[in-house]
Amino acid sequence: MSQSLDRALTLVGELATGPKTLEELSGVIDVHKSTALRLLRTLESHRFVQREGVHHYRLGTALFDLANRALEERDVRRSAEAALRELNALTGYTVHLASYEGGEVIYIDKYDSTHPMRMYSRVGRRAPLHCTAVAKVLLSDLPEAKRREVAESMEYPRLTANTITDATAYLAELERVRERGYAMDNSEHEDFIHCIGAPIRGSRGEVVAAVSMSVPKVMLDFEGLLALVPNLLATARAASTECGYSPRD
Amino acid sequence: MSQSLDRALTLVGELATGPKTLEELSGVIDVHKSTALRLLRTLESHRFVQREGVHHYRLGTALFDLANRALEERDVRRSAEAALRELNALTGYTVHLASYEGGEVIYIDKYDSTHPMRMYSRVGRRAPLHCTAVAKVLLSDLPEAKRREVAESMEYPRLTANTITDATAYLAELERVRERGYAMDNSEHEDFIHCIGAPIRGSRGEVVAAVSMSVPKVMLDFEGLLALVPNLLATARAASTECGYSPRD
DNA sequence: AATAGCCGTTGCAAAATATGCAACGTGAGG
DNA sequence: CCTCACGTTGCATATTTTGCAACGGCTATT
Repeated sequence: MSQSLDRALTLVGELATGPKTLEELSGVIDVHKSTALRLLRTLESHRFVQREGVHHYRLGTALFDLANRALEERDVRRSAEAALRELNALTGYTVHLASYEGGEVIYIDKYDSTHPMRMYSRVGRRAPLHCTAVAKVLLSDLPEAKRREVAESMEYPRLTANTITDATAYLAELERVRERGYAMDNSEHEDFIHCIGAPIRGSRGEVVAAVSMSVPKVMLDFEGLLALVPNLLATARAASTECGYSPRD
Repeated sequence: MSQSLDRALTLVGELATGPKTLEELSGVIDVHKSTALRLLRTLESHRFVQREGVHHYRLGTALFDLANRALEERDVRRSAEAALRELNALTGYTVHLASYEGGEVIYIDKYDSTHPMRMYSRVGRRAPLHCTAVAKVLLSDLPEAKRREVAESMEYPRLTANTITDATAYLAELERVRERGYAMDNSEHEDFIHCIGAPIRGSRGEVVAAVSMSVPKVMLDFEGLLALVPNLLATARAASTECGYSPRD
């Protein structure tokens, strides 16, 4: 491990909580302010941070470039785009693409609904593990021991009356996802929205991403949503094919 | 300047061009692979990079978090949101918010058109300086010496038949922007789209951001677009007020 | 199935950088 | 105009970073 680098990246993380002065930042990593200044100067030269006025530092514009590049490098985005765009055009509902990376589920693409509606999700953001359809799809494909380990280390904050709130119930739900081949978010994440999700597989059959479709309950009841499962599965199959998956049966 | 940190950030920048092996990365910064490995291990622990299989590194998910936080820290986004959303709802056209940071113009917010249309712009991306309405608004407010310096150091790639392609013409255009109080992109950036932009001012009258509205030529001709200037200026005024600007007259 | 090659990984002595310090400069507020 | 707070600088010292040689693992070829 590199101590200087560790300190500098800690500074960047600290600036994620808002602009800070040199003094504050040197306190965070417990070094002399002249040391902190040198680190900030180097971060600034790479545009990871920038000066805001005379006294404050804040996050810099390189982060936008890098985040965009990080998204574009997720090949499954490109492979899945046509299929997801078509599902969005066909149904008019919000379609998400998410992947499981470093123990988190990240939205890596999103096609907005043509109906006016506000949703929490945003590309680059994490999806809660315990209550979203994409997370259930992704976690259900983990090897059983790993799945159990992850389920037991997760937190289960109740977000709606339907939220799953313990590991045992969650693991049972993941088992149902495995059996059915798709997942449901029965207003577990947001009260007024329900959602279905399905796996996108790679060349060796492994789940490389999840696609989901989210619908406001006022626009479609649960039965109506389930009627769209075949469309979702067809989309997931099409995207899987683009990712090199060929099913054996 | 911190050499280790500089090397590590160079690695991150290199990974913006695609996944790389340890060997490739150590070559980029001209150090022994054990040194590169140590830097990558530290970057990985902060989730700036992640391992992809056994042999490749790629950009990590911390970049999504940081980019999102970097956006949220731009206060003008929040201050301007209501006004920009209203303009978008009223007209149905794409509305952008951009700021001038570190010598670049960055889109920091965007409200998509309700009509189906594809645009280059994306939040977090840079806007070309020579041919977009937001860039003209932002650069026109620079002190004259600085404006001239920037105009003379810029490049002017021709993107359409209408693109401005030299500094002299560009400075004249910025002068017109200053006089009129708003900017126009007369299909200089994209052939089928034209665009108007206006300044959002801060408490001391300085331009802190630019708002723009982009319209396909097939939907509205140039005269029709100019007829929307009063709406745009009203939006810019409302947003400026939220940013602490009070005009003296 | 075994071997070779390639690439990632490790521990440690030597090389090199990072660090803290004291003093200075600047800007803002009283 | 003075004082205080915070950013900035140059340099000797302290500490980390570095490269090296050897090892381990994985994949491909024989």
